[in-house]
Amino acid sequence: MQSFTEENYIKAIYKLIEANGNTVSTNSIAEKMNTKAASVTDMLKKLYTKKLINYKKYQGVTLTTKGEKTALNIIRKHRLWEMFLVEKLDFKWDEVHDVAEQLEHIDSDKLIEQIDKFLNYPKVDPHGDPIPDAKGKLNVTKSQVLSKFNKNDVCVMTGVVDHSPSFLQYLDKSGINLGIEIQIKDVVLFDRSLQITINKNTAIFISNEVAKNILVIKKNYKKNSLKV
Amino acid sequence: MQSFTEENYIKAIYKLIEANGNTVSTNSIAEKMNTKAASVTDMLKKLYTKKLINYKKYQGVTLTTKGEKTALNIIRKHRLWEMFLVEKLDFKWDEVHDVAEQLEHIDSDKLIEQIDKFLNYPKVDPHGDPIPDAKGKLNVTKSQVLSKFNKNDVCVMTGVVDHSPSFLQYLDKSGINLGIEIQIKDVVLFDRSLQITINKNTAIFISNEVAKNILVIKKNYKKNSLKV
DNA sequence: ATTATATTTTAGACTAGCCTAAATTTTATT
DNA sequence: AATAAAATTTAGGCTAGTCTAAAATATAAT
Repeated sequence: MQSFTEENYIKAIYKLIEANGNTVSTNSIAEKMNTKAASVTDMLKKLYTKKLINYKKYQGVTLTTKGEKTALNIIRKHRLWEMFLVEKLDFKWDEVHDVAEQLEHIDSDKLIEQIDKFLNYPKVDPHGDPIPDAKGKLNVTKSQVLSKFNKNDVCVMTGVVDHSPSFLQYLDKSGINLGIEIQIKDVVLFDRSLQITINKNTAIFISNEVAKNILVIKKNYKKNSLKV
Repeated sequence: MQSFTEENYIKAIYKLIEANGNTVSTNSIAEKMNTKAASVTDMLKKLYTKKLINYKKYQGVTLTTKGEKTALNIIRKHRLWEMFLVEKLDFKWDEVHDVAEQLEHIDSDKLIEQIDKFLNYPKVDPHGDPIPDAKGKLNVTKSQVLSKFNKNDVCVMTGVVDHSPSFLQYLDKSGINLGIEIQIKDVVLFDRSLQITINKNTAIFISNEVAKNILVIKKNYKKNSLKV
């Protein structure tokens, strides 16, 4: 088994690759881990000897298959715990992250299987992020950011990009939750802010910055639509 | 906050004091922690500077009020997690210890309050051990070991002394669980083994060694009893 | 193509927690 | 009370993970 620290490095590398392409730099890991580049180099050597990463001096890092499996297992645990906290213990979606950061390192296969079962095998966590299965298979989401859509488009909210408590609290206050139907009533050309309705209710305004952090899937076209 | 290691030392010291009187030796801590006396001395110095223990060189150790509060908080978390595992995730009472050893170090007041609520504020854990309240108050148990009782005494099982999986599994196999009524049908003078009935069923034999590890409370005398 | 800048690695040092071996103190025994 | 035995502490060293400062390499700019 890995130490908590090793697990956190692996997870950070996974998330950086997911977000910014295929190889990842020492500095970016240092930033994400709130540590210094020299410390990262030390850890990279260690993770390399454990065959968790591909690493050549000065050349950046990728995860090996083993490393990716490790990362996905940690993410699985993190997201299942978040779901547990929200579904069973009345946590809000902006309160779960720090606790799940701790719980994700608990080492017990039976525990995580039983949590999964207890939650009735959820597919996504409280933020709409997909939960990898026990084998590390992850359902790639087809969601896109709301800011990409146009006037009159109708979407369903499926997730968020920014996971910060302040953003999530803002969404709560605005009635923007997973599963709502969002229709774009107007796009302000000047700043690309949006006027939207939530579940066909009265319209609200959101900034482009907010729209860039809301993930949606465009609703299926109705029978009388022009397109297939 | 304390490190996991510090918390484990504090817990070990608490348990040693609980079991063997008021001050506790370096060697006994080393044994309980599976470590060496020299390592214990290092840690004792550290815990002393943190005002968690009373410590004078060569004179043994006691917990300060702060240290005892710390210990009881860890024990509270451990026992609540054990209860959660058994009640909600279908763990057996012999499977919970190792996982609870990990979970007890999770640092979140809200989490443990919600677990407590979710379990409907249990008073004891799956082994019958009392759960300290949020303020660190512990209900002292009035239980005694079954081996102290005599022929014809009727008791209710309330706990165990030995918590090892093998002992707990033996009890399961024998139908000996918390809450059962045990009547002592006979005491074999030679080895103080017992013939008992469980919930007035057919009698079984248990050794003195087993009886010394079963905690019970003698049943209230009936109206037609001789004593008050 | 050379130089300047940015990135990354190495060197050496620090803390937490652990170890062994040696020294010290306490306790038990005569 | 003196000595033997046991318990405890100190001294010094190890690993994991961190740091700063300096050296090495890669990238960008002329």
